[in-house]
Amino acid sequence: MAEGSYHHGNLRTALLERAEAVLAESGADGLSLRSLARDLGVSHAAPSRHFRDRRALLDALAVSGFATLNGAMRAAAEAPDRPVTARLAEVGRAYLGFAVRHAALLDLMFTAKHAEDSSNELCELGHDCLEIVARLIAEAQRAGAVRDGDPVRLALVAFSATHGLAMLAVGSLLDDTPLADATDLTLDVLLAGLRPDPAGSP
Amino acid sequence: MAEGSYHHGNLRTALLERAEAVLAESGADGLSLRSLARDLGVSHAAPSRHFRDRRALLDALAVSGFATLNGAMRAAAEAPDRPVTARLAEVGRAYLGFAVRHAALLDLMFTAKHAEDSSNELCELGHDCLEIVARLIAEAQRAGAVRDGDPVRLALVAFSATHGLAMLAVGSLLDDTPLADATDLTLDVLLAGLRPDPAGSP
DNA sequence: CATCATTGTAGTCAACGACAACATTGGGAA
DNA sequence: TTCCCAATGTTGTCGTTGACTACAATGATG
Repeated sequence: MAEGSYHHGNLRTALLERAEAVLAESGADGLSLRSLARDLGVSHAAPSRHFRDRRALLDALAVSGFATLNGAMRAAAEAPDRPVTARLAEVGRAYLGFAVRHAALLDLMFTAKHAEDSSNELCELGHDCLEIVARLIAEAQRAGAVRDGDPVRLALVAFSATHGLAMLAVGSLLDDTPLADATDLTLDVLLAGLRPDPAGSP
Repeated sequence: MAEGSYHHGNLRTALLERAEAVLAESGADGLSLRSLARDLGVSHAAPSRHFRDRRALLDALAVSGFATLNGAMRAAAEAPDRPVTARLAEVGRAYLGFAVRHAALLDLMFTAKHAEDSSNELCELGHDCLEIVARLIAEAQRAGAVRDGDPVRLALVAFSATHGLAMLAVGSLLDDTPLADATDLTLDVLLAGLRPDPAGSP
């Protein structure tokens, strides 16, 4: 692939990489296909060969974001030699770590305004994300660390708490409370709330 | 104000009303100043007399959204003749009710991409929102229904859980779980997690 | 009645997304 | 090998938008 070659050679990947950088520093609204093309030294219509429209590019970014996020969460969930509640907390920390590092991307991933095409794929990835938590909850139930109930719904609760905190942190609604403190407290309240009722449950 | 009068008479209000409707049915991205002007039968530059730019209009919408939301939450928080934990739950339900009825608006309110001008006002309104919860938490602490700790930080936790659930609901990540069920479970876990440790706390 | 700030209008510009027609390239079929 | 064609990139264009400027109508205030 010579210097001034007609074909870029790897435009799709290059677009995604550059797009992620722009997304991080200018948000989704500031991301234009034309400026992306300029940045990469290709013509303004070149991106359309790889992404049908703007949404398709954004959706592709979201998909790759889920790959990263789910990977990080899985790693935290499967950490060896740690009690299940500790791993549950670690998954939450992994989520929050991703959220603060990729704020705009997270927004893209969970704020549903996707094209119908990749909507299915994104939905599925979102469910994978939830399922990681659900599996861990189920394991914690077997270990007696979490109350009875549908693990999927309990995972939804755990996910909500974490996701909500992430959104607040990203939206700078925490001001004087350090994120680390808010994280600790949230996870503590959450795990306490999930614990089986010590009085027994007839 | 005659029919074909030069001055609209109430353009600012009309813009906000129409904008809220468009926002609800097309989202923030589908809201254009020019189409708004067309809808109201004024020239394309008329809106600029009332909103410096697009962001300013969106911010104004967010401000009015906070007025509604905070009002609903305050009403729930001050319901007479109800125990404090029940009112805490009602505030959560009020929040979720607002969220599902005004999904796009909530997004606008909490996803921080505001103009520097109204940023302060919006921040303050967000804090008011949190403070409603914090006050209630403090009251619940006095009643022995919530563990010790900074009420503001505990409110942050409660807010996170509710906000997160709202975001998931709006993003249709709940699929088969009815929102009402998810709400009940979330509030139950949350209130359980906030309860003082029954084993005593030396 | 004159003045003038407020509010709306008309015109313009650059940027963008989308689309269509055309050019270049390289790999596989004949 | 040669030819063809699908993939990929380019140029040109259209309609829409946000933002800006200069100008016009209005009505309240003095």
